[in-house]
Amino acid sequence: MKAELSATEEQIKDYRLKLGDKIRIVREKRGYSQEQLAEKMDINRSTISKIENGKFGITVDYLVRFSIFLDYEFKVIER
Amino acid sequence: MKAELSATEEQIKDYRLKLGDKIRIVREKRGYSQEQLAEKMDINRSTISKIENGKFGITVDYLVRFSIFLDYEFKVIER
DNA sequence: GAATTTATAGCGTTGCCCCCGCTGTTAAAT
DNA sequence: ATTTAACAGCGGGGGCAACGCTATAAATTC
Repeated sequence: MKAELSATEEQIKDYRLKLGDKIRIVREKRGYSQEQLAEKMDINRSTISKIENGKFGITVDYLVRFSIFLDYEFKVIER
Repeated sequence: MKAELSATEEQIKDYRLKLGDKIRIVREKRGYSQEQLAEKMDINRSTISKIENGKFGITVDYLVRFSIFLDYEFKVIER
């Protein structure tokens, strides 16, 4: 069975997936593999994979980290 | 004793504080007390207080929630 | 088919966030 | 002055999800 999500929860889930895609796109544009970026950022490679695939909701601290190492300004929320 | 922070950790900490301030400013601009906003967002008031004061790093899911209820587009990181 | 890259799963640790309560400040009002 | 109330700061116990780590396998590219 699938639980109903409120409009807010839908937007949150939606943004999580969009953010993962955005991180992947920018990472590839910068020419990094997940492993290379992970090493630069000093985080675990599996974590990047999970984030890009929206497997869990990351903290803002982590998003700041991506912003620094990818040199990209993320927006919450883009309209 | 005070631990040394890397440049990245400094930026993260810095952004955490700036974000808290920004949330407070926008909240007040919208005319909400912490309690009123907490009720609208269905989260705990003390959580808002702690976030505004940078007591912990929030998840992106929560930042999305603030973005929705304050109708404001947060940037990570603003340069 | 070898090499590289990525997805995913399990388990352990950390810390976000909930919830409650107490304190301190400020303002109103008589 | 003291009450009353609105508002914010702060502390702590507890639950659960983020994230680290390791390993395996799938997908992609050569």
